[in-house]
Amino acid sequence: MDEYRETELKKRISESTIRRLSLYHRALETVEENGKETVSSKELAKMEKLTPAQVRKDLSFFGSFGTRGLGYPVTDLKVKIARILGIDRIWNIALVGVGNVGSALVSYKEFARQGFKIVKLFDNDQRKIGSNHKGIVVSDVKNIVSELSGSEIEMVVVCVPGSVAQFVVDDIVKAGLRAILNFAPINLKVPDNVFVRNENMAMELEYLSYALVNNHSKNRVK
Amino acid sequence: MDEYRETELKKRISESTIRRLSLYHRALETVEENGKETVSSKELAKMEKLTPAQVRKDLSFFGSFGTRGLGYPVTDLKVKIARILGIDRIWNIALVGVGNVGSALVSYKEFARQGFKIVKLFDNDQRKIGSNHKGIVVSDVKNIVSELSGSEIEMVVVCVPGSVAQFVVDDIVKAGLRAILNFAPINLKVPDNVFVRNENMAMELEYLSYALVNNHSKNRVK
DNA sequence: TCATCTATGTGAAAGCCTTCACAAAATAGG
DNA sequence: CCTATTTTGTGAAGGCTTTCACATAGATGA
Ligand SMILES: NC(=O)c1ccc[n+]([C@@H]2O[C@H](COP(=O)([O-])OP(=O)(O)OC[C@H]3O[C@@H](n4cnc5c(N)ncnc54)[C@H](O)[C@@H]3O)[C@@H](O)[C@H]2O)c1
Ligand SMILES: NC(=O)c1ccc[n+]([C@@H]2O[C@H](COP(=O)([O-])OP(=O)(O)OC[C@H]3O[C@@H](n4cnc5c(N)ncnc54)[C@H](O)[C@@H]3O)[C@@H](O)[C@H]2O)c1
Repeated sequence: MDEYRETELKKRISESTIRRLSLYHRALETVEENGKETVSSKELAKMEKLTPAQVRKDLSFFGSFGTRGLGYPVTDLKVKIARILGIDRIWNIALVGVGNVGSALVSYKEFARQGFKIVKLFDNDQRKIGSNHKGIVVSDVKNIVSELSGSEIEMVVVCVPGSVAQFVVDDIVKAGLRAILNFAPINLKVPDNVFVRNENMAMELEYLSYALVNNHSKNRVK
Repeated sequence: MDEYRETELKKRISESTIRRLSLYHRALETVEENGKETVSSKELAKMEKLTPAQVRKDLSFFGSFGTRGLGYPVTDLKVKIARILGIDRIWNIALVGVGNVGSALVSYKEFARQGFKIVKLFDNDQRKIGSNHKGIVVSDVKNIVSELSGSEIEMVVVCVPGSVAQFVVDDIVKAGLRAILNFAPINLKVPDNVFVRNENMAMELEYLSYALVNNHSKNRVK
């Protein structure tokens, strides 16, 4: 196998491997900025606090991208990982709940540079509906199903209070969307074919609390 | 073994188990609000999309908290998990970088309710230093080492740009602190006895991208 | 051209985590 | 008190992930 193709019969790739691909991609951007043309699994591993074997194994699921004795071609590998992750394109995103968190995300230019473009905002607060955030006019959430259905938008970021997040998500699912990034601290119920990722800061703080209290001595940044 | 004690000789508990304890704690708060006095592993599992066996196994690492034929006493179990996680107390927290993300976190009252109190803010922007955010005056980051050393603060949230995050973290480590929640998209280098947790929203969006492009059909909310 | 060196790609082993399956404990109802 | 029922707690099995270790391929330099 020389390169990864979606059409190939392939075994399921683990979540951890995919998450590490993101890390490799980020590391490769840094290496590229530094003007290096090749990079070894050892160097990549060091940058993201992993093992060289792990790097090689992860990449090997998708093809063989390196040259023995030399390493991996930086730009080439970056492009190939981008293709695997599906980030060699622009994703149009809607954001619901233009509050503290929502506003911070809308202002964040780096997402757009990475191909994640927030193109639509929704809220239910009359004072916010119609107002302009970074060039986007906030829409009324009551029209969310019709405005998302059949649109160019394929992902939604949910930044509403936990008490209403499930209702908002039900509408998103109704509109036929299948990818949700959720900031509300609840477990969303969605059909099996819909993907939800949760940002749960409280959980991370609680993990730190546990680590301090139990005086561990290895921190493994995932 | 009847109850978990820190002093006991115990085998290392996996990161996944600890993260799920946070989920159980959250679920128990909901169950408690609904006035139920006992809850089964089956019910807890359903609430957080896990299996009953997983719930029981996780809890069994710390003791036996349930009653056969009946389930777990809600309030009691909640309190015990809180003790295990070390969230049966107040943690004083400093936040560095009062920008978009930093401001959103400072305004978030829920953290304080959970015992995570942001009590100090740092920035390097002269226009922000001295200004007041939710009753906290922003300090100059150049004094961060002395202000954190020996203080009541034990955790730091880092919300500065990636280009300076490592410098800020070096100072935090110099001040003797050992727990960092990092929002900058870089891999922080810290000594082995310092705990870092990363919030990496780009990584979550990239995972959604991969999932959509590869048309998976199981989403497993961790 | 040849010898040496470096670093990949990958089966196999080891390690870790989850699920299974059931004995045991407790309830509930007569 | 006894039986049927429920649900825990947990060894063992199974499955998944990481690490090991080395044959292999290519680079490099003389
Ligand atoms: N702010 C933080 O630091 C933080 C941290 C962790 C988690 N969270 C979670 O993120 C979410 C947002 O937090 P926040 O601090 O930005 O809250 P916020 O109150 O500032 O913003 C919520 C926004 O959602 C809007 N909204 C409410 N109901 C809605 C509905 N039905 N449809 C559409 N919009 C609706 C509100 O008008 C508001 O603009 C919450 O679930 C919160 O628990 C926030
Ligand atoms: N805004 C988002 O939605 C978002 C999303 C993902 C990740 N992030 C990351 O979170 C971090 C903060 O993002 P943001 O959007 O809030 O940026 P921001 O520019 O709004 O805020 C950064 C703050 O840090 C301060 N700062 C800069 N250098 C400093 C230093 N040396 N010491 C102390 N303070 C310093 C700045 O004055 C500013 O107040 C960045 O690393 C960013 O990549 C942000």
